[in-house]
Amino acid sequence: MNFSTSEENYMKAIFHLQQENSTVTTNRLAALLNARPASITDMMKKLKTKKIVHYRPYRGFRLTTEGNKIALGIIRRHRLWEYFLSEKLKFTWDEVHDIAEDLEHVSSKKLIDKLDAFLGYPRFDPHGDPIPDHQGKIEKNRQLALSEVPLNKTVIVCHVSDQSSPMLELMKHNNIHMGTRLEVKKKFSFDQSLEIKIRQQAPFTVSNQVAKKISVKYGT
Amino acid sequence: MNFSTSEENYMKAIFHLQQENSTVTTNRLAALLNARPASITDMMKKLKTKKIVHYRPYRGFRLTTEGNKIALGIIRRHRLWEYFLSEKLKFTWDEVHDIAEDLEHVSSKKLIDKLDAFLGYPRFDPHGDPIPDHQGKIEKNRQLALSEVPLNKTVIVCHVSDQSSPMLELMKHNNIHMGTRLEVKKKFSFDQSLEIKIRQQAPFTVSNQVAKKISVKYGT
DNA sequence: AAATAAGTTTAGACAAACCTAAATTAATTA
DNA sequence: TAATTAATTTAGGTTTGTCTAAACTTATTT
Repeated sequence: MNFSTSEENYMKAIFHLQQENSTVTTNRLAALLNARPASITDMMKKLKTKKIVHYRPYRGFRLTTEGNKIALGIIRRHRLWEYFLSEKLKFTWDEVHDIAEDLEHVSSKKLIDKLDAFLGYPRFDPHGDPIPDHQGKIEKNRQLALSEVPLNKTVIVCHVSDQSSPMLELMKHNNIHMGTRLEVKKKFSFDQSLEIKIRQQAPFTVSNQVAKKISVKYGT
Repeated sequence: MNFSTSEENYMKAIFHLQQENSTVTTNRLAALLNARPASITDMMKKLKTKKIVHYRPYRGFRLTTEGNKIALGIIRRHRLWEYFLSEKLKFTWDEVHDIAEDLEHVSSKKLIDKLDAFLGYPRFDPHGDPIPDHQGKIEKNRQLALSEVPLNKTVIVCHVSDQSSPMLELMKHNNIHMGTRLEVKKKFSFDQSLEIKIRQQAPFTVSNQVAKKISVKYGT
């Protein structure tokens, strides 16, 4: 079956909300999609008849097995394009999301598989999110928050949950981006701040609050 | 201003029809776009208020200067994506059109300019059609029909006007594609057929009819 | 267990982009 | 030039995806 851009955006949004909670509500989806609750209800009825979501009025909804598969396909497209934009076209990692948002709806399977091959089958996008393979399989990236990292272990920045400007500012200022390798040198117990060291740079400190928003994985 | 996918398709179609004739009619556009004449009229009214076309009922229409500029931008996107698909993703040149048809509507200027740079500022797409530059300027490709080529001059295949299956068949069979370098060795006056030689291949003949449909340009 | 608040759905409208069928205009021919 | 034909436009309808405002459920308080 073939889906409209709008339907695809709904599926993707439900998928993301489901990561946290198993059942998704009208209002939460409306907030995420910048739409009115009434519009959500309309679309849920439609997606229900298409067997994409389980839905009973007033009881929230979740993707069916089929819906999940389709959502993973959309996310695959999104993340491969993000990787392309960042790696090949040299966009900065904060610019890629919006453009990928459009490109992801071009739905030729062959295009995406060839793009995947051209990019060398990357497993993570520039934000550190895993890219589903052509069967929709996702590699779990054992991530942990920077705030949880043991001292003197080299870790790689692979996700930032807060994309607000102050956060981006702070990252840029300290030269942190996707793929940055760093170590936690000290943990100050009085205010829980961390001293961070990036190779060949002066150390600096970040608050625990900020460190919670930066995910890393082990690596050299 | 921002345009819908549909508006963009209309502009592009008018642009193409204008290449032959200066003024375009409802029926011709309807045929090209696979739409009903009534739909064309609706859209022309809309594009007129947006100052994209000159239009007086029953008198046909043509793009305004502004409309022309926009159309060139769309064609630029289309042809850059075609080039990308063929050159980087290794699609065959007959597969690229339909996919580019979708990609062309992703309208970030920055995306297209970066893509252009990534591709090395190509000047012709895989069908041999010129790619407008970032200002909309088109390089005129001094093309001529294969049937007009002087003997023993190396030329490069850069356009095929007939995309029917028999033609594609014939091209494939003789190993002719975009960019193929060849020479005309003999012209048989009794039936006007041509003997063609591609480097490191046995010579073969093609009829004058076929040779008229293959455009080439000079080059080594 | 009512009453209230919060969340959700229904009813009805609207714009975009199509369509069909009927009416109109322009072009052609007798 | 009047009649016929071909092309175009108008009128009105459909689908998709959105919206607002009102009605209805469910959850939470008192």
